[in-house]
Amino acid sequence: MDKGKKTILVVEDDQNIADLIKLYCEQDGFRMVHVVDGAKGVEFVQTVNPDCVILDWMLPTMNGIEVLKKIRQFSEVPILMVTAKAEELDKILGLEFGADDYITKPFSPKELMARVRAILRRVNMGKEGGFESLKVLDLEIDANKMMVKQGGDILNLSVLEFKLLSILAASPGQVFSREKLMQKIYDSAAMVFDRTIDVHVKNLRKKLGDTPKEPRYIESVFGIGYKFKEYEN
Amino acid sequence: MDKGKKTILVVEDDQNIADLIKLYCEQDGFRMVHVVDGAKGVEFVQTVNPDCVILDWMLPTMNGIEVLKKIRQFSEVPILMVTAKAEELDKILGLEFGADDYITKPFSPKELMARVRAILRRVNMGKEGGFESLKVLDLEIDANKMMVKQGGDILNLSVLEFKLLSILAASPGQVFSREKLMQKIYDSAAMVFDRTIDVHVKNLRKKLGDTPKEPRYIESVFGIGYKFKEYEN
DNA sequence: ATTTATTTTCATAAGTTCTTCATAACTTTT
DNA sequence: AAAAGTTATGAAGAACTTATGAAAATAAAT
Repeated sequence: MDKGKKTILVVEDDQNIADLIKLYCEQDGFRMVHVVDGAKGVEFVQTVNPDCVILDWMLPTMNGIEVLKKIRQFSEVPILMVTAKAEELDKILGLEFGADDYITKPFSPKELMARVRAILRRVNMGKEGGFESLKVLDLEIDANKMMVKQGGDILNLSVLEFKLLSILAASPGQVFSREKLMQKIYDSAAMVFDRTIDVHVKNLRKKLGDTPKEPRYIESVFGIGYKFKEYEN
Repeated sequence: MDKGKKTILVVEDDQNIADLIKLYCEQDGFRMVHVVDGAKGVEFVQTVNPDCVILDWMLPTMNGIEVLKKIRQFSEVPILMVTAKAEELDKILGLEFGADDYITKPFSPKELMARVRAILRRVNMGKEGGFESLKVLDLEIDANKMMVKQGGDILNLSVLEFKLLSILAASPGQVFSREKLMQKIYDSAAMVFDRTIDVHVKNLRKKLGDTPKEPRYIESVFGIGYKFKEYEN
């Protein structure tokens, strides 16, 4: 059923917007199913059982609230409402009727996907009251337990190494300068030698079984700093 | 004291977010008080004595950690931190400094309220029933009788040791900072020397027949605090 | 009031992590 | 290919954290 890929159902009458969303969904590794009207939307929630629904408020035949209500009669699938700018009130209504979040047009696709991921993360977490744990590649980073697992094996990291890894792994592909990393690791003004970061990266790599030449996790960016390796899906 | 409605104090500079939270709070039957900066936040904790504080990490004048620290000087009110996306580190810092939970932007209002309710429920439990009864490994912790059995044998623990063990054992794997433990052990924010916790842990370990080097129950987490050992499945 | 138990503080020992430094290896520029 | 600049790494001790015994302070019990 779930071949690893999450399915997003998009209920949207504007083909251009739908295409854009599709592009981004696939880029993020989601399967995207698109329907044009509310009735089809309700039907597809039952048939394809998506992990998340992106629902346009303005639909030709059935309006957003109606679709929302119908879906809520049989499903708790997380729903992200898309509303036009002026409809402040409707946002609120949508939320009262059980939408999980909303986004206003015009929206940036990046933000849309951020919200989708946020919703999926929440659902995935399940347990309430627990903190979220970051999962990247075969790493599980649990802030709550201050613990990192690599393919199920517990790694014994120091606090500083834990922070370093957390920062890098939270944003794969993004380059962090040593300065930036120090800012984030140390309380405001702790003047430390630049190269100290290198040593911590070295130690962290050792514990991860990583090597600078063929890194699986942490890449050196010559002249700048470090980044967590980003893999295309 | 409890006039039926719980009060939530929101420290948030973005008016839109505040309005949204207000809507949701009222929908859930909470009174919501909103302030825009940290100083006001600290002040209002004293004056309105809220049941829960939602605290934005990014504030114009005083940053989140500072506000957190200030509040913690005189109050144990549960605090939910709101952090921007990439700030994994700050979450961790927030935890060390006594935040009860955190949520990352962008968040859905639903999730936010779920967390608020979870926190309130947790706090409520703690106050009414004292600590809960539970069985972990070969330990039986009986909250009503204030008694701990280890493999059938009764251990003679002091009140403080009992509380300490209860807190840790209730959440295996979760790391508790010394600060956090003190908050939970002492009813009013009593000013006690940090290392006092260490001594109680030592005494507790002795009675449990536990050792820091090869712990069966209580593990030291260097640089942070302690946690109850978590065993897989 | 005296004893007993509990809690906190203190001092020191033991252990760990962090930073620095020196040198080797590597990358880019000239 | 050499020079200049950057990163990798092992080793040492500085800095910091935890463990622990014992004493002082506090609370409870007799």
